[in-house]
Amino acid sequence: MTFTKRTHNCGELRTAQIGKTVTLNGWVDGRRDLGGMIFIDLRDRWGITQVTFVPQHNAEVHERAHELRSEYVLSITGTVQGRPEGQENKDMATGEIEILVDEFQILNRAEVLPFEIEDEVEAHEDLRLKYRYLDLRRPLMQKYAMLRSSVYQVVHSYFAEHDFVEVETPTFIKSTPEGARDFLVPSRIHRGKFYALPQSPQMYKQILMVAGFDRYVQIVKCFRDEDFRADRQPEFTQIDLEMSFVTAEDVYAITEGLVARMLKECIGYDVQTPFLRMSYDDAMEQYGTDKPDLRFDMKLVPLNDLVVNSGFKVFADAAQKGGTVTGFCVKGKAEYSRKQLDELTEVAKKFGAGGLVWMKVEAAEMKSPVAKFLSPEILAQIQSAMGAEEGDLLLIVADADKRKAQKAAGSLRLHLGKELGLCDPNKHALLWVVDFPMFAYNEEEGVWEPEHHAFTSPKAEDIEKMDTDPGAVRADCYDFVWNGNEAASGSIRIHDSAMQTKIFERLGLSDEELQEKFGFLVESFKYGAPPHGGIALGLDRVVAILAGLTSIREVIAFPKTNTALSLMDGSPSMVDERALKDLHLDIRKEEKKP
RNA sequence: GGAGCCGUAGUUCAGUCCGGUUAGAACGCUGGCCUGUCAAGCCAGAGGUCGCGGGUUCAAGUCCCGUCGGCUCCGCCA
Repeated sequence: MTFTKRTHNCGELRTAQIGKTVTLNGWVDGRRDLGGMIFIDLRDRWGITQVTFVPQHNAEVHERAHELRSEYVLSITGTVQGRPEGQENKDMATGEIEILVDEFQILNRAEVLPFEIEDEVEAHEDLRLKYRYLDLRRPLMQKYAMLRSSVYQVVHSYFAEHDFVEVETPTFIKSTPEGARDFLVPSRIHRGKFYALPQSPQMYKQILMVAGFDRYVQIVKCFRDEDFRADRQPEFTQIDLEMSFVTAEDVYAITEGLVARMLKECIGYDVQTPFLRMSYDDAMEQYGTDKPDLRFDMKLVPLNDLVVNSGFKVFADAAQKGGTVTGFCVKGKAEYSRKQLDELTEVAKKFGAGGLVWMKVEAAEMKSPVAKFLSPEILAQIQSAMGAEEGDLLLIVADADKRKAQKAAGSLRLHLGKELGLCDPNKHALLWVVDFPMFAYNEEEGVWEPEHHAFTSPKAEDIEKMDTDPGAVRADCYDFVWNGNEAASGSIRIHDSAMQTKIFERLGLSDEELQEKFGFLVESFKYGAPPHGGIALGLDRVVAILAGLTSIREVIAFPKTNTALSLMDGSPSMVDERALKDLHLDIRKEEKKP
């Protein structure tokens, strides 16, 4: 097809170009056909320009323009002219000019669309996913894509400046037993064997450190076959990095520099470094989560000391049995109705609480279903400890399992924070959560197992407690938390083959399994592995946060649904019997439900 | 694996609790009028497998059972 190529894009013409003959290519964003006069908004990636058809200028062209419809693809040629006095559109970047059309060509026609191309989209997400090419025509979606692209640019330039090497690691790798479920790829050449898609390039980047690359970075696709959420997709992108001869401090510094730069260059936000640091224990105690959202306060206040001897069994038992009684103060919400409080109780139960105790701070007294079980002195102490004033609502959870109570209270805090709109949407709260426990006790197996991936080093000063007091050993790992999202996670790695073997043994791996699964890594450590550590940022989450979104699907061009379907192309799909045969696979008949 | 919400015109929804005339609205679409619109306006019109399957009933968008799909959450995600 021959057509007249554009001389300008649809977002750049201003009064300076008045009088020039120009050609624009683009889509019909809308039309206003006044009969004697036709206005078309022509759209491309850069903006919208109004083009005008009038019969006295060119009667034949004006007549043909009646046919134009939404999303037709056009090439139009005409003269830039200033709009008449009072007809300027201040809401448009190009609103002071318009194109008086001399000639136009329809490059393609469009059927009526399933939904309109506009930022305030009304269509349900499944429809948007099926017609993703239309969804992505929306300027807002293109803005998100461009934001993402600007993040790539920052990553590449920042790490180049800091002397990192970009290396691509394989997509078909060995399946390993622990961690998330792997996506598997059957081998045609090796009957009955499978590759796995990487959950992260963890072992490869460590091998690159052994190889002496010193500083590695990669923007890389990772795959995890677990259940999906607004912030979790089967395939997602990491900014993966690793450095040699470093401590956690060096990883913090390089990450903080990157994040500050992304905030500055991508959305013009200034942030102070270094970021706040908080221990895992403090995060759990004050926020009931290992990824606290610090955009609003409403901290949890442990009440154990106040209630341990209170005589109120629910509180006293929890405190005495090593659990906790904890809660927070909701400012000005003593007005909540019984119905609202019942609903909050249901929410708390969903988050694992056995129940929810509420107290309303009223002028004369504390009003609560449990007030009669607690002395006025203790009630006053609770009010004081929680910083409550008249008109406030206190919400309290108790459980003999400390973490369970904290998590329930923390989840409820977050739920209310969102519901009450306590987050300042223009604020970014960034922090490191550190000092995670190295091991967690597995009640069923009766053993201490690593909490983090098997390559995480214990903190040097805690190594001596490995055998005597595993519960007290802290891991040399760190999470970077951004507005309540786990935006990055990393650690200083084990670089000693004996220590690595010891940790694998903790996982219950036999020597044979160890050799089979991780032998190459352990072996590499025998040939001069430098101390090293790194981190991986979830790029999709980072872009979503920068865009002020909660769903990463909005910043992924072609995302999958919660059930891992691609509604546009219909994957996954059945394959030919022939293809299965090549892969030595049979599909088992569905097992009958009992 | 579990819980909640949702599925009705091209789209977003109302109607479902309490079964009953021809299933409505807005936007979009089609046609007409219209020379300064920019959410154009005015007039007229077309448009429905009520997600799918089964059941109850004289009668089902509405009640029951099953199933498919979407979203949110719990579990899961080293």
